Amino acid sequence: MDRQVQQINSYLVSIFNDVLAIEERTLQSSQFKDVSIKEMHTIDAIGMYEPNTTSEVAKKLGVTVGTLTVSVNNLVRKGYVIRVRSDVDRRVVKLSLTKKGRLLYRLHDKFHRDMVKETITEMNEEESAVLMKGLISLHGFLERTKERLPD
Amino acid sequence: MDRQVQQINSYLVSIFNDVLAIEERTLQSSQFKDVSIKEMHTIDAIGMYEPNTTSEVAKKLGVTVGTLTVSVNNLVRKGYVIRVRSDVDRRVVKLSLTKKGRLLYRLHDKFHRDMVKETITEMNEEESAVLMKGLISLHGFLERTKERLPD
DNA sequence: TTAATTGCTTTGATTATCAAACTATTTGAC
DNA sequence: GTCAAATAGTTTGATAATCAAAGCAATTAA
Repeated sequence: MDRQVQQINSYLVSIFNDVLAIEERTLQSSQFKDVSIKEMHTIDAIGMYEPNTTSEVAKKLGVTVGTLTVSVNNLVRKGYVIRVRSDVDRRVVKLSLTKKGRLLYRLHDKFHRDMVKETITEMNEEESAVLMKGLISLHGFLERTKERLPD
Repeated sequence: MDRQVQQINSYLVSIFNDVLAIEERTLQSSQFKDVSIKEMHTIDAIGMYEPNTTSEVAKKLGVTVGTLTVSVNNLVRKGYVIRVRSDVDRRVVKLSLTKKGRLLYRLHDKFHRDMVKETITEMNEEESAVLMKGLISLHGFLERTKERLPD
């Protein structure tokens, strides 16, 4: 079992690193060279659909609102994001994507979908269900672990 | 299928974020508060066993040698890493861990092993084999994708 | 023996990050 | 209704992470 644990672990680490490296290089060789991988994830967290507030996006990304404000300043300057003050509560800022931002969002989303698709097309129904089960189990463990930790 | 792709994808993203967040918080509430998560991964890449050169570790981490030099400067100052010039080729620097560095390495390694162990103990032999197969497949796709990309 | 190459370090610039101080707005207590 | 407290976001100052490019020292090749 220890051998298997070791092996699963190193696959996970390697997958993790590969995904980041590929995302980074894909961006750098696209028309969106001015976007870093962190900025890409910020764009992803802002999302295409209902506008999110600064606080909501910061929480989703696990950074402080100050950090997000700085990052959004850059993304606004580069033309990917727009800020709109809420009319209901003038303290609140709603973030959403520009046309260019939405284009990049879809590009990134497609990479993720292709990645998973290519993986599960090599599997039958039953196997992909087991993969899902494994991921759910891993996810459950991590959520429980997070609970137990101090903030 | 698209529903499933979406779901697997969001589990993967969530797992990645959780692992990072947990590693970060575990470090901050341990005796190793002066080590960031990036530094932790550098320590992990240097490893416990044969000493690695600066170039080798930089490649493993996917950063430039310049970046690694800076990071190693800090880790040496904090007492986790030692630099030894090779006697065979005086240009080469071998990196290895101090006693404190090895202690931290083992702590981090244990977190990773526990994470995987807890996941696969909920599965039978066959299921964990399928999980492994899924990971191998995903890994294969990523390696092929990396090949196709420009550097 | 010099020129080119290699391995690493340093430097300057940019981004990412946090905590803390700050501003503007809303809510709550009276 | 007014003022204090709370809330949402921004700014600032400090530090880490990162790269590309320039620089240095050692090795290899011509």
